[in-house]
Amino acid sequence: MEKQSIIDMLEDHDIQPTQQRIEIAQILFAQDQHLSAEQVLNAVNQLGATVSKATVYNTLGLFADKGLVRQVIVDPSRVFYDSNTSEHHHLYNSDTGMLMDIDARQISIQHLPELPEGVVAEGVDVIIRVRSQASA
Amino acid sequence: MEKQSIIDMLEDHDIQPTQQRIEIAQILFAQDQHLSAEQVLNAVNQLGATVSKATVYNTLGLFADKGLVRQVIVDPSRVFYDSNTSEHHHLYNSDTGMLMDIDARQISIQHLPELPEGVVAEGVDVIIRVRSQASA
DNA sequence: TCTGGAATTAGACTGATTTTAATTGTTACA
DNA sequence: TGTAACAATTAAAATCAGTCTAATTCCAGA
Repeated sequence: MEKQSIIDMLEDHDIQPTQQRIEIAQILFAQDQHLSAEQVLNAVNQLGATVSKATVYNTLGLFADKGLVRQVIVDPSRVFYDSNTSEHHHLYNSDTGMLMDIDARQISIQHLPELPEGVVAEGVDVIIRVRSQASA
Repeated sequence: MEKQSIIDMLEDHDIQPTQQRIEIAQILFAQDQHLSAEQVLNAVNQLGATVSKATVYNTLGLFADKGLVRQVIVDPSRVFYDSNTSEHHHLYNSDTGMLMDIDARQISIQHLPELPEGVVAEGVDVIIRVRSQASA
């Protein structure tokens, strides 16, 4: 992805395009993928660049707040950040850790219940949990 | 719940009914609820009983493996154990931490996609994420 | 050029969960 | 019934993702 379009994307989302944020965005948006904070940290620092752990966490949190990425909570041990923000759901293999997108059109949810008072919907996550055949 | 029926329930699920497991089960199955490991630890030790932290974690893991409780992964910071094993989904308020059951009949999922090769379905989780109105 | 706020940083810290290594129960069979 | 073998429990240490702190660096705008 072009550096300039990354900068535009950040600005469009009210995010100051700093050096570190640009580098992190370049990793994330190279393709649709699911990365943990640690994976982003490693990937960023692979290229000689140096971005601190704190900044990676801050940035991923900021990107999530601003709607650039989506947190995926499927594994108790770490959060994934999903650079595909189109509507979709997930399939998660807890044996291998493999996380796959499922197009939203493949699953239709018929009727959602009424929400409790004083509460606003944020979104609906659907997670199909699978295991590798061999395992218990 | 009767102590004897707890023991029966454990044995039905191939779990040796030890003193500690019985106490933990009595807490969990007093009602349909969502408890974190720490909440179980506190509740168990409230009654003068003493069950170690390691045993609480071991036991909750074992109960989950054997299908007595269900892990609910909605919050990156801790796992909840759900003593309601009937088919249902969840509504989670990330501001308050409140977790509510939603009867499975209230949500209908039309067609699930085909699974990848060599993989077995474990279940489908639907999580409706909400926030308290005031908050961002 | 100067200044205040925003961003970044290293490193300490937290808190949930896991591991370790030792002890205590339990079971089954001689 | 005694006891060997194994399962369960334990306290304490270790781990590890994520957060916080306090200091430094970076800018944007005047």
